[in-house]
Amino acid sequence: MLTNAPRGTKDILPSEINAWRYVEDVLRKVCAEFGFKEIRTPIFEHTELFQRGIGDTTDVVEKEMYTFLDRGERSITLRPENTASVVRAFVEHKLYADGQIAKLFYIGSMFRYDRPQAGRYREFHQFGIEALGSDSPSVDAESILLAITVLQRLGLKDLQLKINTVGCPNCRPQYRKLLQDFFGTKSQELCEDCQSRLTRNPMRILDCKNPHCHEIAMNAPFLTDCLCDDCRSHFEEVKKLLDAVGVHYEVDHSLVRGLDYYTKTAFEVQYPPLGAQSAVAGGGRYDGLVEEIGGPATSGIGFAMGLERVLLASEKQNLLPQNTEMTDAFVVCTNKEIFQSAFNIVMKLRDRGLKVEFDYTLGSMKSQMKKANKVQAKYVLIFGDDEFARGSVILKNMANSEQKEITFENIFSELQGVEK
RNA sequence: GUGGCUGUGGUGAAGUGGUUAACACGGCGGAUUGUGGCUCCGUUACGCGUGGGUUCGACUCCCACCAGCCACCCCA
Repeated sequence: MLTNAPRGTKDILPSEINAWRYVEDVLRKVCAEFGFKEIRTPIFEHTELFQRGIGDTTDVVEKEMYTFLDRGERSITLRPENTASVVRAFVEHKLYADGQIAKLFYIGSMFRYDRPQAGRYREFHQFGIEALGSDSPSVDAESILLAITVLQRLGLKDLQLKINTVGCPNCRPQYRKLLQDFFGTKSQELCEDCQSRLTRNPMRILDCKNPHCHEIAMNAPFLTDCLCDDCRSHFEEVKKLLDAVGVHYEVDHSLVRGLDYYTKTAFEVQYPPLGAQSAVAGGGRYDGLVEEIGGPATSGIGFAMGLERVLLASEKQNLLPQNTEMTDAFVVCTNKEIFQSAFNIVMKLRDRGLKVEFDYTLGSMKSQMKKANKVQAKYVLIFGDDEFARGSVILKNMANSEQKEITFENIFSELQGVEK
């Protein structure tokens, strides 16, 4: 118990950290290119923020949140996603005040009480963006392309981009009604979940995985047939822009996002080899959310990307960098007295930016050399009795085994530039 | 939350109801004098996820729990 991380959590070990940093670097680079700025919001928020923001009939809010009372009797929830928080911060700090669109991105831990599986954790990491303050379809296209660019930049292949529109408060109610009428006549054929969805959220029936429900849903009316002019032209414009840059996508009418705040554009990027956890990124427009949370009516769009899944996919495709950290110099000493002088030189070399290590146990020279080899030292500085007496050390190049005796003063000039 | 599979040292793993739990990698030590990478030798699990139970005796059988994985579900 004490020696096990809680279920669904995971340590990221030094041997894995390079992969994470590599991915994060790509994200930050692409965000900079697209003009998105980083924002960091609290790990926990008032529970109500998520209930209002995400929707309290959603699965996430109903059964997946880490909610608890703090010592001041406030109901607190570990963020299950970051959009609500970013919107909250946007409103709280009046980031709309400059009249410009706010383009924000985040990277961080999210928490959902799910049953763990590969690619699905209770604490997981998301990268995401939110663009607040514009209802232009070009922002939709840009957001989608940002996700695609990141994944392409990582070198991922075989990704599928699916897009859809889920309507807006003007047209969705009619569609909802239409769906309820359609499924209502066949309600006893639907699975249990869908029967309850019928009244609560009939659009979710469209992406039910139950084969029979799926079959029935095939003949359901399309939202695209009920869209208001605004939603229709918006969607057309988004598609045109994606076409303009030659991105492949598939319009998937069954693509319905699981969070209530979505309007108009919805999209998802999948990497099928990940199995049940193939959704690598997903998002959409949420034009009503800012107002819902108490801010001025403001359009918004964003997406989130699951970093564990991106890492998993990258690993499958062998795209992750190897750990190639080398030690610039390893200091070997023949005895404790000499080590005191050597230690001083170790510190001076480090001050000059070199990666320097030595053997804490001061074992035999052979074992010290082995350690030097293990940390992939480029050079070894051997402080031997005889040389030390002469005020010099041996500098050995580990790559070609060449070695020479140099004076203490020359150590710094000899090792100049090896860290590069 | 539901169903299924799995759980042996740092790692990958073999193993049988009954003396000292293979093997490989890794680690540590060594192979004449102060020097690594190759080779060779030695050494390295008081314990077989945890806790109970069955048994003369269990790592091997049973139960519970915990954890991982797969599917469902959900979503990133």
